[in-house]
Amino acid sequence: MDIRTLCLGVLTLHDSTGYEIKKMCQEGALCHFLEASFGSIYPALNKMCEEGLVTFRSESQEKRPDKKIYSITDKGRDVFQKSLLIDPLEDKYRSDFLFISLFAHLLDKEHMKRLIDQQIEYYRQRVKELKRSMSETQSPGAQFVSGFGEVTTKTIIDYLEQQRDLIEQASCLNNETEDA
Amino acid sequence: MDIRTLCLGVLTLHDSTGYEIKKMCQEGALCHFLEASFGSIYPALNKMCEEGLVTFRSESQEKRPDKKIYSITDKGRDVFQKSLLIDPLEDKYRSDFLFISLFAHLLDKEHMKRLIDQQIEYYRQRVKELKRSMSETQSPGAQFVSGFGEVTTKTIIDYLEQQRDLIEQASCLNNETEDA
DNA sequence: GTACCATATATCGAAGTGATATATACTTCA
DNA sequence: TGAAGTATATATCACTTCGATATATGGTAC
Repeated sequence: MDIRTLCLGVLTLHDSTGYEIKKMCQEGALCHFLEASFGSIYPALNKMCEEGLVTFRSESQEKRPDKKIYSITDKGRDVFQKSLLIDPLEDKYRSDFLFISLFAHLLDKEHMKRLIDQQIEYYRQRVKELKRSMSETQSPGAQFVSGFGEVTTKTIIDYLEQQRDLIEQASCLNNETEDA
Repeated sequence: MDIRTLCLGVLTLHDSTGYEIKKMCQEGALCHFLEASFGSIYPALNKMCEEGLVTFRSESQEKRPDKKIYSITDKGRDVFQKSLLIDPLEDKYRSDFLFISLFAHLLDKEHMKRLIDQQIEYYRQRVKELKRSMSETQSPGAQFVSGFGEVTTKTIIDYLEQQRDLIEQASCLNNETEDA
């Protein structure tokens, strides 16, 4: 799924500026699986404008740069509809945290605990965010995606808490053994 | 976490060829969060060789291209150890499937069910793979990472099965209503 | 008052993917 | 029997995308 398709998808939901598309990828119920940078969004919108998949109207703002509000065209909707039918690529989960964890034996136990705590904190924030945005009225698709995010996030938090406790217990046992 | 660090990490576990590093990213317990292409692995190994972080010995094979078996140097270990201490980037989950699901209202109900079934099948394979590789002796770090993969994958399967049933029921109800 | 954040667009170097090339042997299937 | 596909192995290249930076301005936090 390339950035062009991502932009078209957002524009089927409502007109947006490039800036707003980027924000959608960072916050709200969808942030956990969408991603795009300005460096790809703006060129994609410009290119699709030339190709007639989107149009824009400029809105001048006082003391701010002009907004370019993009809308999807009929041609754009056709292209988007077709791209939804392409076989989806495999899901991927990328995690520096898991990579580092693989080498836990090279790290201080306290450092590992701190990493897990950070991770737990981060995922708790995400659950809050998801709950907040799920309470807003959403399409069945968005409900499905948010629900997916919620159950996976909760599972991760449970797993991390449980593993953190195991490390804690192990180090207590170690201390007792050393004391004895 | 860049590809250089990924390669160094693998090489702290055992000497490898570029081809073997790539395979590690595709199968086994680690495949669910590691990723790298040949186009990044080979240049990274070459560069790090120049910089003295890795060395290699050539092994000529009958009727096959020579193997370049890479080993990490002490300097390489130092660099790797330090890169483990860098603050991990946020985890990201990228999914064409979830993106498409967001636009379920634009798709045929049967198409959606087929997509979910494919997804369930794919994750079932992953659980099998994870179980198989977890039974092999592994470091605590690898156990932790595999466990993470297992609980999240199982949660996803449960969620998808449950949602699939809901769609099924909804369409039954629709049919009855239409019949009435 | 100074640093930082939010709004808004845009560009650019660096990193990485996915496809392809090259070479060879084994397996699968019609 | 032969064609297609898979597996081993390295390498390169066009293209996509990221992350940082530039530009402009006002509000907020400390």
